[in-house]
Amino acid sequence: MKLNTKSRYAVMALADMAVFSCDNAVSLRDISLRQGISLLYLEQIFLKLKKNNIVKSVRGINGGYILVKSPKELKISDILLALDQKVKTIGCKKDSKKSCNGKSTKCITHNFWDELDIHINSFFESKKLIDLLKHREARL
Amino acid sequence: MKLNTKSRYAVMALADMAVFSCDNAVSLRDISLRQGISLLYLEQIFLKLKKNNIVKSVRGINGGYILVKSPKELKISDILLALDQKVKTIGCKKDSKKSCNGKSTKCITHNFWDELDIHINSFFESKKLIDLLKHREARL
DNA sequence: TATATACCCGACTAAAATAGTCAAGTTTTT
DNA sequence: AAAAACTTGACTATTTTAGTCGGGTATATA
Ligand code: FES
Ligand code: FES
Repeated sequence: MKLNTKSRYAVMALADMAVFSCDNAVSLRDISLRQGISLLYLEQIFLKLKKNNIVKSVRGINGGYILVKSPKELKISDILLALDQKVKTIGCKKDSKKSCNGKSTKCITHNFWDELDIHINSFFESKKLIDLLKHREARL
Repeated sequence: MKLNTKSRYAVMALADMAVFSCDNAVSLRDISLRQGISLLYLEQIFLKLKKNNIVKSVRGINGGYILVKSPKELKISDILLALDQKVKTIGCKKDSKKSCNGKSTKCITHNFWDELDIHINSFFESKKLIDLLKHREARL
């Protein structure tokens, strides 16, 4: 049960932007250097963030990305959603007719995993980007 | 961010035992049939459960497995632990000197992921096996 | 207007994790 | 003796992950 690096890097990069941007665009190159994330990988990540309206881009020289919402308003759940990182701890789809075991009835544990998903999601919903910056003595 | 099937099946199988055992051993064959889980896979899972003292085995004919603790006392976190399913949402080890990015300082998001882990773990700690059996109308 | 900077985008791939199987046992009850 | 059921390690196909690559396009500035 671990988060993938894409989601992790996305949160990291956006946190970086929140720290360093003074309303002007932050280039991926800078984020890459500061946070030690591959530039090519960041591009892939920001493509999704842009498509999902988490950031907007400024092209050309001195270009980069800008946060659409303020760190105070941007929920972590929004970020994860942008990266298709569904918090679905099991395979069994809520809407699908098929349950996890291929049968038509729900398995004995179904409700429990549902509860778990809700529990985790509510955490991500409750946290905003700005919450990451509270105690940042430990930042590089 | 999903749970692996081993953990899922483990919880499922133990819940099955809690429902069907009347103090006598439950064979993996029966669990396999009732829950639709591969017998061979169950064997692998129960090996770990046994090593971690979640179940004990009774060999020979009419043998099977028995829960060591009562469903009222068996925490879900114990089950997951037995299957090495650490709830460590990121790679960065708490004790290791190395942080997620290979640097010696903790990254900007470190504390947040720690909080997340605690949040999830506390859920698994708070839930007992018996909690899964509450509303089991939906059981097969 | 040349050019460097930086975003854009799809396709590709190596490596790791997962999910599950197989073979060859051992133990115990009937 | 035979059958049921646990024991164990090794093996493998598939999927997912974590990235890379190549070839773009847009724009500020010199
Ligand atoms: S039926 Fe939904 S988790 Fe098994
Ligand atoms: S340093 Fe621990 S998560 Fe990055």
